Amino acid sequence: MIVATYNVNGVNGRLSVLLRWLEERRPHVVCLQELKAPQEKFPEIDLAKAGYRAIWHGQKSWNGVAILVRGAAPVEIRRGLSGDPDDLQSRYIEADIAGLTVGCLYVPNGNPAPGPKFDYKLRWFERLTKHARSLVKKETPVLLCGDFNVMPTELDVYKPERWTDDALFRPDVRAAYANLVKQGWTDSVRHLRPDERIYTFWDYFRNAYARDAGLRIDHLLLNPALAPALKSCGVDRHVRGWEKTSDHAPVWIELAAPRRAAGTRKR
DNA sequence: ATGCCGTGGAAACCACGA
Repeated sequence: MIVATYNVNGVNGRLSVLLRWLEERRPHVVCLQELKAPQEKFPEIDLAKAGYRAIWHGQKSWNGVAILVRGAAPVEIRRGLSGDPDDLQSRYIEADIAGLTVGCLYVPNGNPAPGPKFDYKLRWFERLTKHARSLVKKETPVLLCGDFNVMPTELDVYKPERWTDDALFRPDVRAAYANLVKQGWTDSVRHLRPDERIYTFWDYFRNAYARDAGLRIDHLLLNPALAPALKSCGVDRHVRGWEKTSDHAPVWIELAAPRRAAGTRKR
């Protein structure tokens, strides 16, 4: 099955692009970020017509995350991360999809750094890392994916020297990402393509897409129970070239059908 | 080097994104 993550940058403004891509790629599971829509304005009907059922955590104007499943309903496990009752931003939602746990996240941007926004990013990352610790050790498959707003290494930036002081690439934020991954997660795309320059985001201006001045900031992490199922991956970068498109491209992985121990039954 | 583009919401500009 195909599982994808896609920062849509406005789920209503990009609806035609999203529907076109869903029809083309036909992913089974899709994690969306930056809905930029309040809870009641999520395009539930249009997505249902396209064959997808969804859970989502909306927010007026900004943020917002959703999980779509083709032909089945995701079962919500949680929304939001514990550790800060004052945090009202919609950046995390988690679902059970027939035994697969999927966490969909949108890490704060953090710029300008240093500053309160960067502090919020690092604190949010700490809360994510704490929650991820309980997910990674599950004996059932877990996928943690979304817009991490971190380029993990120099291979993930078109011009690393330009980004050293940026909230997406500072040493402390890269360390936060590395610290999360070393819990035992597999960075799917980097695992399959260890030496390749791969980007998932290109700025709208400075002709960034045409120049291939991109960043790899959208990641799909697998826990040890799921990692052996990883078969292939890709970035649908052509979608970034469509009219009225997001500044991110969809990223997907192909997973082998879940294996079940003899004698066990689904549900 | 830089929000130069783009979105949503409110207000006829602003906050925000990476």
